[in-house]
Amino acid sequence: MLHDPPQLDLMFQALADPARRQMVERLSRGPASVSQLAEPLAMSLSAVVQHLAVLETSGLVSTEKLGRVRTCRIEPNALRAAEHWINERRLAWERRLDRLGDFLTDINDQT
Amino acid sequence: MLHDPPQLDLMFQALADPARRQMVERLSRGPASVSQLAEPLAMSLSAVVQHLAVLETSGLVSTEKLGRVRTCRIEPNALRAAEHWINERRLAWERRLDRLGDFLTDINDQT
DNA sequence: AAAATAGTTAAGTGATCACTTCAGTATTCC
DNA sequence: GGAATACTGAAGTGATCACTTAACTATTTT
Repeated sequence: MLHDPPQLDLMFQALADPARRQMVERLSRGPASVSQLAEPLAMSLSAVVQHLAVLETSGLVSTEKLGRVRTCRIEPNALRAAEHWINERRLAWERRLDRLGDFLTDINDQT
Repeated sequence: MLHDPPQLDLMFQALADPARRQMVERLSRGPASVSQLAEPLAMSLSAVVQHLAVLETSGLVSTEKLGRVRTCRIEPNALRAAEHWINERRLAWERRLDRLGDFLTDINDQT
């Protein structure tokens, strides 16, 4: 449990960029082509393709090319992995606070 | 809803580094000093302090100095914000799949 | 077949990253 | 007071990032 998969590095790194988050947000509403992903973003198509590559190697997004159109979709399991890591840490902390609270009420009851 | 706070950039970026995740993991088990955070990491104290600064400006960790010791603790609300963003996107996608499933069974029933 | 569409690939650039070393500054211990 | 402890801050370095432009390929459309 000391080292978690490098996949987590890639996922959090992928989500760190606002353009990439916007792409994920768009894809959470349904599949889209590369140009559709690019449309709201103020950058070249080339840049978008590069962001897409980051999302794809992180596992957050998968794509499939049909004819000249590449269709992108979200990979919910990957999203779940990132969510899970955060959740575990938050819960560990909160459980700790609970135990601490119990302890404090216990020694308070002893007066 | 088009642009989310730059805080999210900072949080995901902070979590993208394995050393920083290890620090968060350590802190999820309880507060720690800078040297305690540094102990399992194969890098200089200076590097750890720099990582700590990243975690602190991201809002994920808060610190307090008493005497010559700086004590660090996790900030669960910040963790919750990152968790929430991911959760929303995953749910949006899954709800979409559900609706799609309903639609497909509907047109299937019409045969 | 020519033109438009959709994406791909490579090279370059300036900015940011993840460190390092080294030289400090407070505290606390002896 | 002097030594050890616990950081702190600045400067430097090589690697990676987020783009850009430009040239190219493959697929439709007309």
